[in-house]
This record gives sequence, structure tokens and C-alpha cells, in this order.
Amino acid sequence: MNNAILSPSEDLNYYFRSAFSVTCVIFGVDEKAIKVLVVKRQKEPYKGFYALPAGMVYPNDSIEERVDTIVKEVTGTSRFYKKQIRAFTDKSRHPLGRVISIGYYSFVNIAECNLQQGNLESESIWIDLKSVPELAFDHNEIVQAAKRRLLAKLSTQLAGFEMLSEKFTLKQLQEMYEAALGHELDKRNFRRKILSQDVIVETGELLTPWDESGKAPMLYKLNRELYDNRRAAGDHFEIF
Amino acid sequence: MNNAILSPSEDLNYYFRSAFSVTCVIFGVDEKAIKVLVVKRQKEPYKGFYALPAGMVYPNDSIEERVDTIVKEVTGTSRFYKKQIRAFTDKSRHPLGRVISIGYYSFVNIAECNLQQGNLESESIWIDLKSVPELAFDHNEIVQAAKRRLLAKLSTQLAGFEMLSEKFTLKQLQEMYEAALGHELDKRNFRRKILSQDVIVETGELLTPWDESGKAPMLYKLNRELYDNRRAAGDHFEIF
DNA sequence: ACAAAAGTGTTCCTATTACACCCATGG
DNA sequence: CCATGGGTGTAATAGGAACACTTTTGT
Repeated sequence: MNNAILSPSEDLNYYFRSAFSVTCVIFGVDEKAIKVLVVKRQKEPYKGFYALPAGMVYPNDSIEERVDTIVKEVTGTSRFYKKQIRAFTDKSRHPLGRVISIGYYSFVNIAECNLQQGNLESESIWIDLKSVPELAFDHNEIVQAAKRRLLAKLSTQLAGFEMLSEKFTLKQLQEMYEAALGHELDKRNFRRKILSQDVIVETGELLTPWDESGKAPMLYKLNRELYDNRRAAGDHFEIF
Repeated sequence: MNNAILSPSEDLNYYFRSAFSVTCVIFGVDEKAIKVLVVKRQKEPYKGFYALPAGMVYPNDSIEERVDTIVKEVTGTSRFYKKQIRAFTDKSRHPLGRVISIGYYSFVNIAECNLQQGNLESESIWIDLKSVPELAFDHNEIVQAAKRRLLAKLSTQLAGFEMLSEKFTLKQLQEMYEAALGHELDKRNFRRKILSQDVIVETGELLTPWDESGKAPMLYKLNRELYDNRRAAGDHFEIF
């Protein structure tokens, strides 16, 4: 294509020949590891490859709503956090034409999910973030970018509650952090630092059922209102 | 438009009716303040409003190259840093159709710039980041996002050298940081912290010409190779 | 000799780290 | 009563913040 030979009117129309999609990196924590949701592709291109949940977006559809729809559809839960990573714009990233994709990362609680298993449309599994296989399109690059964002978020802020149940033990929170950071943390220092932020509060309930020996641990929850207000006021809940 | 009435073949084509643009938030430092480059629009829509430098992107053009072209064209320099902010995707952000814009922020040295002044195409000025007027499209939102990124970058990392000359005094570096952070810094602590990172090195030259009284200050420069290598290795040059 | 800016060390204090025992519960 | 995990405090250290004077140069 040569811009110079187009007349002004052809020119303007020519801009409106691109498409965009959204691509979701959905994170959860399980077995003390960070997992990513991938879906086996049932059709070309990249048939048989695992890929991130993604979808084309119609010109008059909202991007964010499209992401919400995809995350809900594929996980079966509507309690999740999401945030845009960036646009992925390689010219050759999609074989069907110029399709730029807006990447999002998302946190869900794996225990609350109901993956659509075994139907023709999708076969989805949680894979360990440390052993992501070769994925379709540029999805490995998107996972890498998402991983950096997850790391940056959790290593500087008190966040990621959507990967736990609404009520959680401090040990579960700590294990999520250890999985994200890739190293162990001191129990006492961790509890002190978290609780000093004043937004994680006791519920008064103990974890149940409790099969282990010893005392059942206290359940805590996020004071979401205080958290959101303080974030809106610029507080970053720095913890490391 | 109603997706339900489209046949599958019409359906696929329908995706390819969007356009995208790039929008650049170009930062510089001058008079101990962070400035943003804005251009007065000579045509509709938003004729007469100030806007960020931006441009539509053809379906087969590279986004990043388009950004480079725009930044060079509007500033007249080709020494700059740039990084994607995110995609701005509001359905109604552009009156001519569905145009999502990929936002970039950029650092340039204002002293090295040659703005295209007074021609019909553009009238561009540096405005203080603290007093940005109402801009065209969703450009105020893009400036806000860019400002947060600039703050995050400079307040956690040793960065922003592209806003200074290749050789700079530590005082100039400090004043850039003070402008970005919005508060003064202790000279001795600042120098200690910066130099302890080992990537800012003396050139042996003194700043010249030197009209002030007293001793002319030492010029320093970034050891770019070491800096890039250490960044590639995951070093974040945290300084605060 | 004086005015103006450059350049340099030390002390104090706060924040982070490292570390070990008692308690409650269920079998 | 014993095995297991939950829950708590303190001492040592390192890093950040506060702070003032001497040196150089041009007028």
C-alpha cells in the first residue's frame, strides 16, 4: 500500500480497515503457585495450540465490557479484578489482517471458578506460570508482560485479594505473596506489615472446616471501602 | 448496528472497520518545571483547541514507527525516550468513528528541540504540566495517565536522562527530579544516592559557558551501556 | 575581600530483618 | 500426652533523613 497515491477521501476510509481484539491473562493461585488460564484452540489459526482467552471486538462495542464478558464466560465467576496491560500491535501478530490486541490481566479465585470443560468451544486448564508452553499468536509475550505487572503490583502493593476467598487467613495471603514473589517470607514480619496497613481486619470467624491439628486460624477480610478510598486518595499500600 | 442479523461472512468483515491512532505525551523539563508539548488544532474536529501530537495509523503501518515519526516531526530531535502508556478505547472518544488510540509518553531535551512554529499545520508550545488547559478529544485523560507514569518512573528509578543534555550536572539532574516529584531534595543525600548506583560517571569536563560566580560544576553522563545491561538483567535502579 | 555556587561527612533515627517459644486443638 | 499448626515480641542492623562548613572562582 502506498499512501501517496490515495486521494484524500479514499485516504480517510483507508484508516477504518483495522480490527481489534482483547486478550486476557487470568491469574489465580493454587497449590502455592501462580496459575494462568489457557484454552486449547479448536480451530485455525493455531488449531491445537493453547492460547489465552481472547475475542474480537466489534467497532461499536466497549473494550472493557468485552473483557468482562470473556472473563465471566471462561471462568464462570464474576468476582474478579482486571486491569489493562497495554496494546500489542505487532504488524504480523494476526494472520487474518491488522488486528491489534488490548491485553488485560485479571485476578480470580480458582476455587470459585467453573471452567467450561470438554465442550467443543473450549478446553481450558490452569497452568503454572513457571511452565507456560508455547502459545498461539503473540500470547507468550502477553503472558510475560502480565507477569511483570503482577510482580510489580504484588511486590509493591497490598493487592490480589480477588485470588483468595472473600474471607481468608493471613497464611493464605502470605502463601499468595510467596508464590508471586518466588521466595519465602517471615511469618511474623509479614503479619506485622500487612496488619499495620489497617485495611485487613479480623472477621471474628475461624476457618472451617479445619482438618489439621492445632487451632483453627482466624479469618480476615479486606475493608474494601477504606481500601478504595485510600487508593483514590493516592495511597499505594506499599509493603516491601 | 445489530450483530445478530449479520451472517458469519459479513460478521468477520465487520470487525475490520475500526481505526487506530497514536497519541504522544512529550515531556521536557525547563525552568525547573515539567512541561508538555501541545499543538493548536488548525481544523475540525476541535479546531482551535490545544491537543497532544497524534496521528492516524494505516492498517499496514507500524505503531512504534508512527510514534517515532510524530515525535521527530513535532520536536525536531531524534534523541528521545518513549514508552507505551496504554490503549485509550472510549467508544465515543473520536467523532469520526471507532478510533482507539495508543498513548505513548516520551522524554526529550527541550533545549535540543526545534518546534515547527507558525506554519499552517501546527502551532506548538510547551505548557507547564501543572496548568494544562482543556484539550481536544480525551487528551486530558491521556495526560493524566502519562503524568502518573512519569511520576512512577522517576520516583522509583534513575531515569529521565533524555530530558537533559547528554552531559549534565548533578544539579540539573536534581532539579529535574525536584520538578517531577514536586518537592525539594537534599543535595548531599541526592548526590550520594545517585552516584551509589554507579551508572552516572564524571566526564572530566566542567560546564561551560559558566556565567555564575564560583566554581563551574562537573559534567556527568550516563554510562548507557552499563545502564541498559543492568536494566535488561532486571535491575530497577531504585533510588527512593 | 566578598559574593555566590560547588562540593563534601557525620549523627540520629526509623524501618527492616532475623530469630524462638508458647498456646490451643484433635487424635 | 503428643503432634501439629497458630500466633506472638525483641534485639541487631542497615538505610534514609537531617544538617553546616569549606573551597573555588570572578568581580
